Amino acid sequence: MTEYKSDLLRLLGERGYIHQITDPAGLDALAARQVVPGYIGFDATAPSLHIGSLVQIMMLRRMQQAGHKPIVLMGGATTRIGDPSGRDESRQMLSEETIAANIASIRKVFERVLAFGEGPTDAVMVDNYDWLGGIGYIEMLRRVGTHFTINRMLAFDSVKLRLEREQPLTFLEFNYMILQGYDFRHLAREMGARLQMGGSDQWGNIVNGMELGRRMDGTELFGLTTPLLTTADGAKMGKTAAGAVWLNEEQLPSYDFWQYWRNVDDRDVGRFLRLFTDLPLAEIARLEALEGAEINAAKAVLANAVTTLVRGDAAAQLAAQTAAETFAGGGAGADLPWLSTGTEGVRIGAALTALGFTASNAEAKRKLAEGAVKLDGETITDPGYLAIVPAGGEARLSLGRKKHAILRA
RNA sequence: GGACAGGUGGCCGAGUGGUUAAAGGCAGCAGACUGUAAAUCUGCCCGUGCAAGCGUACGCUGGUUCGAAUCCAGCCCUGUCCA
Repeated sequence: MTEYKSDLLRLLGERGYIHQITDPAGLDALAARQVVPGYIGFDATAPSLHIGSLVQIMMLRRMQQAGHKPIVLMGGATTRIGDPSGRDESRQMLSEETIAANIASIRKVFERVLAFGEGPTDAVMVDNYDWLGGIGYIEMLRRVGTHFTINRMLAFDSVKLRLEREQPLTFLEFNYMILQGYDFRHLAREMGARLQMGGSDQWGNIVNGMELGRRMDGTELFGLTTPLLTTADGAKMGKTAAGAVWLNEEQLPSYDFWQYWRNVDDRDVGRFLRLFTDLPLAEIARLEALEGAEINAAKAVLANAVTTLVRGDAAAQLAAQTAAETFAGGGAGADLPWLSTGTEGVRIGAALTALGFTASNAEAKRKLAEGAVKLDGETITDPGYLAIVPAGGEARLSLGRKKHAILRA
């Protein structure tokens, strides 16, 4: 690979963030010369981003670490449309209030990862509804319509794939790339943004914005994409069967968040440490060289570091301590989910379902029959079993080896 | 507006009147083995109920039939071609 002169590209390169750059030499030179404001756009479809977006978030952090200015673009306007990239189906439309609430909630995580403020390298958050919301249709057409040809838009992967898969692509979604392109141009003009980053599926959208900026204002803009992050077994990051791994605590308890990282595939440890923690590369090299059961130590380091960054120190420590007590000690850590049994006790299957360990009572019953359920270490197979916890006491309810909870009276 | 094709469980995909709660695959969960990993093998995988049982289910609504995901009618949706 190329030797970069700028701290920014060197940092991004050695930690594995770079998939494609539109003009590596040009961007390298620019970043070596001046503070580069760069941005990444995020959708506001949910009250939280999930770890699929964490690479992008971390990339903004790296920018700041390298002395540049990260801009978080919230897609208040574009969320109303839905990006067709990488999607087979159209997205549901959300109300204005929902989107506003989502943005406020998402911001909380950014505030942990980035330093916001007024200074030259302080992070800022902007919402494209502020400049897209008020533009009239005719006005928009006049302004940017002449700079896009349908011929070219049809050639973009986001559009092409949808058409090839014979999936519908609405006119609404078709316009997404125009709006996203306009964002880049707007941020370039108003805030001096020179760089847009994003996942590899954003390449087309990014290039569009660059061209728009060049044609309308003659500004030279850059694009950088990250590799599509998959886990070692090929799954897209961020989604597990149980649901997305949300960054916000309201969406996913910190203990579960910590567990996600503790349970990553051996092969992912080094890569994730580089991407998602600030640990020095030498230390990471040492950790990822661990073999056999020893690599579990590296996973714990990963879990601690990421949880500390996203959820805070206290949450990470509590999660780590709980894990240690629960798994190594065979006890029940304080941060485990818990359920009140009341004085009457609860039927054990209902307890599993109430805790979210099983999706239905029927499933809980099956797990009982399979011998997967333990109460204080004793295997329970009777679906009618009534778990009664003495007042003030506790019992540890487990499904399999990994799902543990505390029952309290 | 017309012609043709199609809409099956989280996804893919068989099934064209009767042991069909619906083959098979993927994903998932659990058991064994392990290191809270991977791989492998095994079991499970609509809901409700302690249970016998019951209730739902193959785009929607009706109909034919002892019996329908399968046949008929209308409607909705998607794709391709035509206007």
